[in-house]
Amino acid sequence: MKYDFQKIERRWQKFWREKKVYEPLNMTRGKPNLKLSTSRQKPFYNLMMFPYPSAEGLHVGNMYAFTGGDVYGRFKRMQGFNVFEPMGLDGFGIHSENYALKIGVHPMKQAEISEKRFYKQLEMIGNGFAWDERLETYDPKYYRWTQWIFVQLFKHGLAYRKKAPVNWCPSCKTVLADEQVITGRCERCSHLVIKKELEQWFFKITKYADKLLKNLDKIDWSERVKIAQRNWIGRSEGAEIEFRIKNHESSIKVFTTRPDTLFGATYMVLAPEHELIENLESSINNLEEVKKYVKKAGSESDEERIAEDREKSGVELKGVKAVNPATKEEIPIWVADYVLGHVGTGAIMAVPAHDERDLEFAIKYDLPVRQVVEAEYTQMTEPGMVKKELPFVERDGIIAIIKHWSEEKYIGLKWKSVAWGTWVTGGIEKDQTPEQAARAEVLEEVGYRNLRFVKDLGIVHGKFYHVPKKENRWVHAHCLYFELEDDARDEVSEKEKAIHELTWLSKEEVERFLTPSTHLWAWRKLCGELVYIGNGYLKNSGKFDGIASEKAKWEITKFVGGKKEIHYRIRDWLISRQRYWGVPIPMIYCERCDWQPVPEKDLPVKLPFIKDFRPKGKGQSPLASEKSFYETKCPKCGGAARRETDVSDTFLDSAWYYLRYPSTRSAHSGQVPWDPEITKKWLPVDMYIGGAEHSVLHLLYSRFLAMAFNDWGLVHFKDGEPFTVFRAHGLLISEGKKMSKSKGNIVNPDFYVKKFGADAFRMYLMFLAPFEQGGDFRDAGILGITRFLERVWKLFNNDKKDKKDIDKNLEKSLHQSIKKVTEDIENLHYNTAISTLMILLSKMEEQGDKLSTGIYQTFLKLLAPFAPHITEELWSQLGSKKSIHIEPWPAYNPKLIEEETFKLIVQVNGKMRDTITADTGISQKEAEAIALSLENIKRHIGNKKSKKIIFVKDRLINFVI
RNA sequence: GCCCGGGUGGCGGAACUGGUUUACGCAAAGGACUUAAAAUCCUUGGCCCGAAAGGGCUUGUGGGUUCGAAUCCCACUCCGGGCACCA
Repeated sequence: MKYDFQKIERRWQKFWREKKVYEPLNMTRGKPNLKLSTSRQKPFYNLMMFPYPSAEGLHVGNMYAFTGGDVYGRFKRMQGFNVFEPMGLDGFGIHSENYALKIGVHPMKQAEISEKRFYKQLEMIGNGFAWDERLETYDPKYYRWTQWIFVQLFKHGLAYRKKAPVNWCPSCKTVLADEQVITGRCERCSHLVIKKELEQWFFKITKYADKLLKNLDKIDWSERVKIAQRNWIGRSEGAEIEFRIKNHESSIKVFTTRPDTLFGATYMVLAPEHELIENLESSINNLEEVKKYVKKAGSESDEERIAEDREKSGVELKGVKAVNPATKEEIPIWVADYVLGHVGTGAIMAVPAHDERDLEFAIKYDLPVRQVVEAEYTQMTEPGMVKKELPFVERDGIIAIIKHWSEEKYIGLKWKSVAWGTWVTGGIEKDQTPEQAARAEVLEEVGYRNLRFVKDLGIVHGKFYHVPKKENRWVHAHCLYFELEDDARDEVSEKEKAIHELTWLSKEEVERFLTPSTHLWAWRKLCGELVYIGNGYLKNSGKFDGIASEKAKWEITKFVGGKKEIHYRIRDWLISRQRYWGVPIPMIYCERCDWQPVPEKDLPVKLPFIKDFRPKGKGQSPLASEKSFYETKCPKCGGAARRETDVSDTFLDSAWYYLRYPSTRSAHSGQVPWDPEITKKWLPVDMYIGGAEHSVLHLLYSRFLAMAFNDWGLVHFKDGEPFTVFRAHGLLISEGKKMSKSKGNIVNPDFYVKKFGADAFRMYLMFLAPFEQGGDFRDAGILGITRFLERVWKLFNNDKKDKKDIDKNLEKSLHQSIKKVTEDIENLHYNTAISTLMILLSKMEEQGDKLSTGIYQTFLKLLAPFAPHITEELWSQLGSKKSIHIEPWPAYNPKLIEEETFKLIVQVNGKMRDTITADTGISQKEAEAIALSLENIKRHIGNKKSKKIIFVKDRLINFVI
């Protein structure tokens, strides 16, 4: 009989659906309620991130993720857990809307089409989903509760409106949360994001910043995701210090992580949006200039602000001075856009000697630089300790140098990728010209560091500038630009050779190469080298001189009356979107009563069908043009009022879906968002599998909401955490590259499923590489799996099954395989589990005609999570009426795994010289005797005596001579 | 720049707690079956020297610790990902 996977797969998918094999409820009495199903079985909530229905249908990446999750779910089910593995669609949002826009279909229509297609595809891959509990976020029955959650957040003071500069995507025509801005670009469309001043709804995620951070230590999550969250939350410890303004009642508050450098604060900077600028207006002499700068900074797009080759700029507030609370010096106040309004207090104390950015600014505007942290002492604090020299000591000299340098006097070298080097110290020998000295030095440096890459080394035309440092010594700073020829990879062994090959480039060539951005970039490098940001010991700091900087931090804070503060990088979650395809924000604005939530009984606020759903781009949702939608009455006073027309971020939909799944069919699903009784049994989620790309989006938002729900008594999770275990799967790439349409390497899953079958496709995906690492999809590889499945089919159809219970010859391999496969699946090492099964199959084939039913059964069970259809088919052929997927997982007998013999490695001086088969548990004496009788060993040892013999039990013996 | 991963045959990847590097699979070569091809089955294989026995080298590079290092430590380098004027 031929292995007809199409027929088999279709048949069993139908069977599973009809018999509701994967509905946890059916494992008891078939009652349509998850409440009743858990009395005798252990519930196991196996969750995977639901997909956004997108343009091309289900992506292989989705399939990869779901299959990985499903293998685990099936494994747990067979281990006797009552597994709940739901699936749904995250259908709202810009992603789906943009697709609808692109093809010119209304998103409501498109949702219906996508839904069908997605569910069909999802069934086709044969995952054990609990179909009865599926949900779609655009279903009013679902989003009613999304709105309800919004209202609760508002009532608890966690949802608020505020006017703030927000991220605006000009292409998607909506605002975005910080988390959705990826390196200055929109997460969805990659368009550059600009800043816009708008009044928007926010969720106070910052209230939970500390808990979100601390709980990370308590949960079993992929470490890389935890790290990403830690970085995103960005806790920093520092001090808040107030700087008085001379002859003025207001003061400037700054947050700094380095209060120990306070004595080095030589000026202050306010962000252009800082409110103090307005307050100080009357005292500012150059108000015009300042206003102009502020206006310019405000109007500038982020594109300009982010630009890499942007030089720092600013304007001094002339006529006002701040007082450094430590030194009592009067220091200038500047306004500059390198200080961001939303970070810290929007103002900084600038310490140019110990902050790269401040130094860059100070050099440009000729502001004083004072070094206050001197050096690092070597570990010991005992007397006689050694002091390390700081690379930059002669500040005045350096400024002078940089000034020269910034007048574009430099030397350069011809290299490939632009590299750089700076030399601040050095000297000129008596009879050397400065050029010769510099050239020698360059060669020394270049030769020393990079000589092996230099073939065609040429010194660019240039001049060297020197600043007298000491008598007959010179300091010269050069910024060097290298360019290495493409083919110049050959190593040059001798420095002399390099010297010999020196050639001068023409001035034109140099100038073409030295663009302003190269220039600035090198300047920053130089600043970076000059600044000392490490810890050390204080100097120029009055009575704090000599104190370790770590210690000085809090002493100085205390001294100036500042206070210790914890600062988080994370900002509140911007929730409103000026788009159509989302959950309408359930709020009403009344001129008399201010913002009022829609009464809970009136929920949901249904998203109306409107013809023109295109984003308008004026900071308003298309709903704002629908009178019938926004005209309403104030729930408080009954007067005329206006609905909020923005919709909420899609990430709100997905931040709580896991709570809804088990309750979708509860008798109370219409009265409560989640049934408390069911929730108590099934949650938190036992295993959550998804992509690491959601590290700081979905996963952080979900945790935040769960914590709030916990505080309100709506859920009772341990530590308020919704996902006990989370594992991030790796990225599936194709032909060594990230999949993308432009590269033309998109893998179409439907094609493979059709051609090779779902089982083969699933198994191949799992076999590629470790699941958590991600893998490289190569067409040809799937043939190996197809062959494997064909062989399985053939073996099971050879009709030579024996009734006897065990095959003695295979018993050991079988039990070893059970152990290995069990452990591998538990650790998501699916690739090695599959290879174990391949080895086992080969051994079974070798046995040929005398296999027992027992071994067939066990093999099928081990294979079942990976290839659910073929195993189900063969299982039924073995005479069972019950699904294999609810059969108990095989156990192994530890006694049967032990080997009687092993290969003893015989080494001489740590090199393997021979191996012998020895009985397990052999003693050192016996091993020595056997080993020494080996010809090859005798030869290597000769007549020398072993100094030492290393014996590792059941592993090796090593003679050291 | 900072923070994470990672570097092992022609390729995807194995390797327990430091103990035979290259399991399993792909691709390749040779053979069997076939008129032929496909499919299937069998055999081979890190690199270098050697007829073989055997020896030398080999897990990005250079050092170190160790009887012994892919694995631990230090420095460097390359690739992938994330964050980025966060005070």
